[in-house]
Amino acid sequence: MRSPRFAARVEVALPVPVESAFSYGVPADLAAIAEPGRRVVVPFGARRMTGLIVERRDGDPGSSEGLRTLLRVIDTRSVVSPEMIRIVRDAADEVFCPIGLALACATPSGTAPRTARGFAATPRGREALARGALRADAREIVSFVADEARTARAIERRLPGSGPLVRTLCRDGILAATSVAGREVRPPSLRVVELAPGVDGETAAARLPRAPQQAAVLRRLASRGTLPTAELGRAIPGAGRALRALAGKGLVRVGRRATSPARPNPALAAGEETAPRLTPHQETAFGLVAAAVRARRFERFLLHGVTGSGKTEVYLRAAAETLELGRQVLVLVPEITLTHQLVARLHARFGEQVAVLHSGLRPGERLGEWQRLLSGTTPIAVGARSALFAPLDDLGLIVIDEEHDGAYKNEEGFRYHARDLATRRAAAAGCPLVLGSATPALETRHAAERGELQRLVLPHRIGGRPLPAVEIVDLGKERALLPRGRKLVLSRRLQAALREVLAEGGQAILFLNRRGFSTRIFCFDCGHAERCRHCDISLVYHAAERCLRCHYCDYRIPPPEVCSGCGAPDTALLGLGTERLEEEVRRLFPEARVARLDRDAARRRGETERVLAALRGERLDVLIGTQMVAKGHDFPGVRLVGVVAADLALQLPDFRAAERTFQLLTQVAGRAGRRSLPGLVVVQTFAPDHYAIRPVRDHDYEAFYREELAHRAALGYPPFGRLIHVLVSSADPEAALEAATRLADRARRAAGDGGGEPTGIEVLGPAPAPLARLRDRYRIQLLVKGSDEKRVLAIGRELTRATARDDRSVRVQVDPNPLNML
DNA sequence: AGCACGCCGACT
DNA sequence: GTCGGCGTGCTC
Repeated sequence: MRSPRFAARVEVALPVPVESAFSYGVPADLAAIAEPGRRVVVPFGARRMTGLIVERRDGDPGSSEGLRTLLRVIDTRSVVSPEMIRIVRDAADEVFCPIGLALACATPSGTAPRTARGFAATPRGREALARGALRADAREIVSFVADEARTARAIERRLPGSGPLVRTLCRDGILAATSVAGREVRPPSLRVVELAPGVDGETAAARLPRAPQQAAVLRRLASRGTLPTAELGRAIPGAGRALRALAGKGLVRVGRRATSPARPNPALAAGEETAPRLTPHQETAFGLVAAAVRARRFERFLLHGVTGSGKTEVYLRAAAETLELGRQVLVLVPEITLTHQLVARLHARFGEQVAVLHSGLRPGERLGEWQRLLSGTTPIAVGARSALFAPLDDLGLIVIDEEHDGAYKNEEGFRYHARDLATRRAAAAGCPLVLGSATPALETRHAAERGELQRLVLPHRIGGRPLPAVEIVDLGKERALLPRGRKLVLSRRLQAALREVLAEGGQAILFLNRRGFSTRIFCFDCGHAERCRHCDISLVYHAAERCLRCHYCDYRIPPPEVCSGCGAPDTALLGLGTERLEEEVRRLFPEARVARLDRDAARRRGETERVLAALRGERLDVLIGTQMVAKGHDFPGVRLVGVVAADLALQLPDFRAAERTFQLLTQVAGRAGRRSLPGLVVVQTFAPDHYAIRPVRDHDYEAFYREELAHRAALGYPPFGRLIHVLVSSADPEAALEAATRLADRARRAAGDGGGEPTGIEVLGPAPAPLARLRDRYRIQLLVKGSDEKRVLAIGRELTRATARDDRSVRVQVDPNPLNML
């Protein structure tokens, strides 16, 4: 056999859990296009895979022996820049993630080639072909699909009438049904809509009083002319349905045009929203950020502003400044559906210059947004953490809003933190990074103290509005006053406050971080609580569905008639969830318009938007909700916020529990009193003097920060050292324990434990994880902790390596930056 | 991760 | 006799 002569060789990162990239030979016909940053199809073992070229080497003779051949280059241009490849490679290395898996995150699935069903030659088929063991007609087919799978249609086109033979060859194991890497997906053309000729939008809208959405669409078209349907959809919920109706009536025309909005045009840069005046504090903050923008200087800022202090306006001004330089802006938000207010303001200010990237997009839509950015026509990208990989080649500003939010950490596969990756991108691009929050992550605040980033403070709400008054109610005392057996849901203080606000026509939010009706089905006879069959957790009773549910694996059973432990009929529903809270509020305030927003309610399409719009439009008196209501929405009519059980998050076995509690309470309290009327927050808690709860009363972030910092220092937790979390899981409890014990021994040996001088590195565990069984897998955890960051990380790396070739039934996750240890 | 190879039990 | 279970080893 002749060894093939290759024009070059390329290193290809493939989405497999193998540390390195793989080398392939580039045949002459692909030599001109096989460039780094493009996706390629390569043979990999018995299959074909799509990967990304990360490196190319020309003129490397001799070593091409044994290389396999690059089959196809998908992209006609680089979709991941060399700079991004470098950043991802460095970041992946630091979190012990194989490069291919990490880069797979950087190329969103929407850009993956479309796959179709087709046929390829099996190894046996290729061998038969080489031996010449096939009939002429079979030979033609097999050689056609020998090194690239083809769709049935493609085979039929090339060799008419071959269908039956293809099926026979499949049965004989010569061919196999497989997926075919498709052509590059083209960006969808933009659907645009305009008023039909001769239609006057205003007049037509006035004739449709019963169809407010249709009327809204008509008015918008009347004022703005031709619009992309996507933009209409963002501005008017339910625009799609309205459009179809209007098209049916012949009032509007829907057409297509290619996606190529013009280069950023300064005249267009001002959208329909005009910029408000800045407060002096905003002015100072903006001035410092703008100076860094103009100087094209990498610098990190912590924009530390209380709720309602106008952080967004600072972002928008800085973004406008960046566009003026001709550079691009990246804005990250924790979760697009919950923070769509910031997105809406970006749209209002910058119009079509904004691309939105998030996981809710369909592949075609996502690709469309991606291509708009790649082509350089759209200078602003906004999205959730994966938007970090947005293809912007001349980044002039990065903003991370609500930077303390846990959603910025990817918790599987490539376990990156958006803050870290954003820092790398900003450093590489030479641009400022602005981290905004009312409750900065402890690490961020501490980094500011050390001078690693500049802290810009917005201490007051805009418009001279006061922060809400916060009252803390001690539930222990309150319960003592209650007759025995009576359930305590709303304290007298919270009830009175609710009554008063409702009487005055104000709105209230009740926050409870736990969905369902009741969280434990408890037997008074034997003390047994109904538990999940697959997880080590109590089942939650959901009244709406009349079933018990596991919140981790979604196991469901009907409510038992009698205790499943002892058969006694006397079971009680303990623990309060949002469903029961809703019931209680409706009972106490029968005239109030009440709605509930949690993950269960939000399952209904559009429900979240509907409820939030109702609250904003003051068509709702009381909103009951979980985390979902805590995030940065503005509800001008909300005067009262009630926190029903403030210490729920405090009880979690996690060193960040206090931090998360303080952040959550401060954020939710910030929903109160956005208008000129003062707001009130009532916090119900069994731990009124806890340092995560007490300072909420005085909006005293610094007091919380100092105390928490002291705790962290005393215990050697971040930011005073590095912590590595190792989670070992297996369906077999003994296998999990055994593997964890082996890893712990290894870690201890590496830490130099048990003899010699103390190293300051602690290995804790193996111990059952806080959730000791999840989806039928037993979980054992290990913590490595120490102030010598390098040495701790070296141990983490060693454990990752030791893990790679372990027992298959055992899964090991090593996280060198654990945020959430449940 | 996926896929082949390989070595042991219940069926045409 | 083979179909198929999943243990383990490798993929440029």
